[in-house]
Formats: sequence, structure tokens, C-alpha cells
Amino acid sequence: MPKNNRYFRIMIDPKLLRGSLDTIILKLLDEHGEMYGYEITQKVKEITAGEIKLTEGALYPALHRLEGKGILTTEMRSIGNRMRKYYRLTESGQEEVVQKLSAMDEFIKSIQLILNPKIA
Amino acid sequence: MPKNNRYFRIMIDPKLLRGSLDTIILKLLDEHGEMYGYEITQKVKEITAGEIKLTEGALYPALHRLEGKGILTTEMRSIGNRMRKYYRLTESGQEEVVQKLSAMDEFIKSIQLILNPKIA
DNA sequence: TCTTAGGCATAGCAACCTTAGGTATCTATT
DNA sequence: AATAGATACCTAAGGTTGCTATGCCTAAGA
Repeated sequence: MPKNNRYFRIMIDPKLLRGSLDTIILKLLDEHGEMYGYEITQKVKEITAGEIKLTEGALYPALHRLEGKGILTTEMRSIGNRMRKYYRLTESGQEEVVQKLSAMDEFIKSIQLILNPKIA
Repeated sequence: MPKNNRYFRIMIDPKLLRGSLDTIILKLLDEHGEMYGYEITQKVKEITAGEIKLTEGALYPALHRLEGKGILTTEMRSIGNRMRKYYRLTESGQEEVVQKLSAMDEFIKSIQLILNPKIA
């Protein structure tokens, strides 16, 4: 029994997430304007009713990568004695979201064609 | 312009495929009973109207991996002077397909919740 | 003859996720 | 007061796994 499964519920196999993480991040930032890392993990958990849990070891490197590419910018803010690093889309990030979303859409359609030939 | 894009059409970003390749292979084998490698690449291309193209460098290692796990068995057959290696699901492979398919289904639902909050 | 299609395979590379740890603050419970 | 859990950031090591490039071979067609 894996540690992260202590709630005895079925979770999404993290391997499936490979390739979709950036899209998820960008979409959430597009929707909410700005978010900090921890907030993103919580939002994903909330939306998917716990099915998808972003690990920090995946999230933070991804955020840094996207920032490095000029897709995101950051701003540090102190909340009490805590520091939060807020991320938001740059202009090129805005374009990136559109592309990523349509790419993901195409991908899902194609996968459906293979996996659910009757429906699709 | 990447080599594999010489037909000047939009293709699925191969990165999205990460994590889904095994499921695709297993589903096709489940549906067709037995298939050989090249046949799988063609079938995927056909079903998805060219959107998804499995590279051989991805497919063959994946097939060998699945065989190594006991999920697939193989049988060589000579067609004329050509050799074909046919793959089919083992019993444990049959169970694996069911699990993989429902996992993929859950995953797509969850992704939809994030990316298309209005629809889902 | 040269190219394209069919058919298999591997080595090296790169991406990136998981695991596992580290630091620190705040709140609630014991 | 001590402990635990949530909040909040981060990184290193290791492993999985797809892609690129390449190799070998046969068959068919221009």
C-alpha cells in the first residue's frame, strides 16, 4: 500500500499525468489570474475530488521551467511571516495556453477514437 | 520543420502520449486478438487520421517491456520471406487492459474537470 | 537503380516524474 | 510545552520512458 494512498481511495496513476502537467498549470493560472504553488496543488485536488494530486517535486520544477521559458512571471509576497510566490501568465504565456488547450483537446479526441471506438 | 512533419499537418505533440502508450497497445491487442508491431503503428495512424504516429523507437521497447512483464506473449511467423512477430495478451494481460482502460477513463474525466469546467 | 513500403531492433539522449529529504511558520491538540 | 498537521517553499538522486538516429533485411514500383 503506497503511502499516498492512506485514504483507501482510487487515485489517478501519476504516470498518466506526464505531458499534461504544464497544461493544467497554465489553465489554472489563466482562469485565476495569479496563484502560488501550494494553492495550485490544492485547487487541483479540490477540482478533481482528490483524484489528481500534484506532488511538489513535480510542480515546483515545472513552475520554474515555465518561468525560465518566459511563460510565467513571479512576484513574492509576504503574508504575515510567510512568503508566497505568486505566478501569473506573461503575454507569451497567454498564447501558450490557447495552444496547449487545443492540443490537449485533440489528444483526448484521438485517444477516445482508439479506446472508445463506439462512442467516438 | 521536424522531419516527421513533412506532410504539413498538425500532429499530436508526442509528449502528451507519455503514459498512454501502454494503454493504447493493450486496447488494440484486446480488440484484434493479435497484431504485429508495424501493424499497430499503422492501425493507430489509421484510427486517428494521422494525428497520432507511434515511432518505432517508442513502440518496440514498449512491446518488449510488456512482454517482459508477462502481459504479452509473442509468436514469430514467416510471411513469404518476411518475419512477423505477433503479440497477444496473456491472461494477466486481460486483467491489465481492464484496469488500464478504467484508469484512462478516470484520468480523462479529471482532466476535463480542470480544462473544461463548464462542460464537465 | 533508387525510392518507398514493410518489418524488426537497439543505443544514446533528454525530459520529467517520484521519492525522499530539507527549511520554516502557524494552529490545534495533548 | 511538546507534538502533529497544515501551510509554503525548495532540491537531489534515481528511474521510467519516449524520441532520434541508425542499422539490418525484403519486396515492389518508378
